[in-house]
Amino acid sequence: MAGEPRSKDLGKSGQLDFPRPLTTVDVVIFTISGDSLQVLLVQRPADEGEPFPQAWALPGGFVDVAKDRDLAACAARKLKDKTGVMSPYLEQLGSWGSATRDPRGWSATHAYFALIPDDAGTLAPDARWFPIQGGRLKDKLAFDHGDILATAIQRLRNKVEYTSLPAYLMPAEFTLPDLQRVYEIVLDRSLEKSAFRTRILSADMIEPVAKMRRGPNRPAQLYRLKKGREPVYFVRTFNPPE
Amino acid sequence: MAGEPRSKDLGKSGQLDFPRPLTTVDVVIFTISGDSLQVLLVQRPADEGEPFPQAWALPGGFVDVAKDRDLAACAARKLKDKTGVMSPYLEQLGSWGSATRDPRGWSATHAYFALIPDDAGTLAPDARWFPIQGGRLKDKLAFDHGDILATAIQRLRNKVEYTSLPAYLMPAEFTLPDLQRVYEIVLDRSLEKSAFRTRILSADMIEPVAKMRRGPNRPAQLYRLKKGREPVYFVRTFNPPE
DNA sequence: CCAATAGTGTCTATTAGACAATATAAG
DNA sequence: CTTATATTGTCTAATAGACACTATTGG
Repeated sequence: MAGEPRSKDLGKSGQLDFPRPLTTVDVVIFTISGDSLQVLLVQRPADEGEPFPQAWALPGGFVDVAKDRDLAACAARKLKDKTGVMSPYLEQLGSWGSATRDPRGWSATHAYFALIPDDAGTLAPDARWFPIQGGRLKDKLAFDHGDILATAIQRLRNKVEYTSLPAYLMPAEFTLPDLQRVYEIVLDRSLEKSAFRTRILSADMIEPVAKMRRGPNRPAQLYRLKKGREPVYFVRTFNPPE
Repeated sequence: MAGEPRSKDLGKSGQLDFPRPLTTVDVVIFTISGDSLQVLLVQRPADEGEPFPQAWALPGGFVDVAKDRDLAACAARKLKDKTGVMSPYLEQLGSWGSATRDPRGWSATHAYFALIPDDAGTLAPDARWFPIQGGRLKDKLAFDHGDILATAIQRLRNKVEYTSLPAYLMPAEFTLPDLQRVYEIVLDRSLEKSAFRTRILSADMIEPVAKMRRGPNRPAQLYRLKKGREPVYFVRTFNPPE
């Protein structure tokens, strides 16, 4: 904030006449669908003059100083545009800025990551879900979005070891075995049933609803997220596979 | 990255003629001195037209698109300018951007946090160490730097519960009781000696040097950080005080 | 009754925490 | 020997993991 390019003549207006980097926001949007973690991507326009034409990229774009109150609002707007989802779990992931990441000039992006349930919202026509397989995406992405996505996957996996984040990937009502399956998909390894149940139930993050999920076997208790619950941090990780 | 303000006429040069936010980098620099955690602050200039004249602020400033290859390099440069330290522990903290945080216009800052040993480097003349007392700074800071600092303190404390981060606050050689004192200063509570030693020694992050620290009592083994060691993540937190 | 999945209980191994015991220096 | 701090050991409590057992549905 100091103002390096400070010249001798400071008008009332300050000394702000130096080149500014481009400022963008990108959002890594995850959901669980089928048996895998999925990320939402959009296709870059084919127009001449556009960088990475027709490549797939994270949803995002320039900060609009007229429309966006702040960075989080900008991210929420972009998420709503692409998915229709209003209030997802949305967390800042980090920022990436350099002279070379965008051919149009020095640019910095503020990356967010969001978790939404499978069925939530309605997808924009230019957006598509891509499965994360073996902890990575097969396809190459525009800009440095591959790096950003890799960081997001790592952050998600990391946090899933010791937080209740996967709860935000669940539909409104779900069973404990459902939740365990989501943990297992994200971590890509199986967890022990009784330890899992003990941990989740003692975390005071979910509450039973007066319904059961019925099937061709013993019915399972349905739960929902407790309202206004921040993510819970466990004091231990799930024991990593050495 | 999509490019919302996309107009109909795309020249070869693209369509980049819309207002850009200001882009800055700020660095929260911590050290341990005496018996407390300290943060480095600089005083804002008194010149007319400058926001928050003479207020204390985090070291930082505008990204210089000619000088700075990327954000981390920019942060490292600012850190070196103020402290002389070349290769500290430097981690991205997050970004803060809004229409109102800087009176000069829409601005976004990329915040980093750095840990340096007490004696390292030489302070710039306009910089001063301020103690963190009771987990907070007494003084008000310029811009939203109070918020940024609070976030940095929280992140540091959080990570100290389950990582080896405090090792980066230590001088080249230190004893286990020294290291424990630093953990205790940051966490602001005492830790149990033998559990602490067991955890640190089994983390394989430090190695003994062939020297002892002598005093009016039993000498203590001196250790140093293992070279090129990433921070270590423990699988449990130190047991929080219930 | 059988198949299938939900949910509980029992045992063991690990480890943090409490705290006592021992070690090694200076004076 | 005394004081002070470093370092180690012993015991206990908590809990994750392994795994077996019981419960409850549909067919």
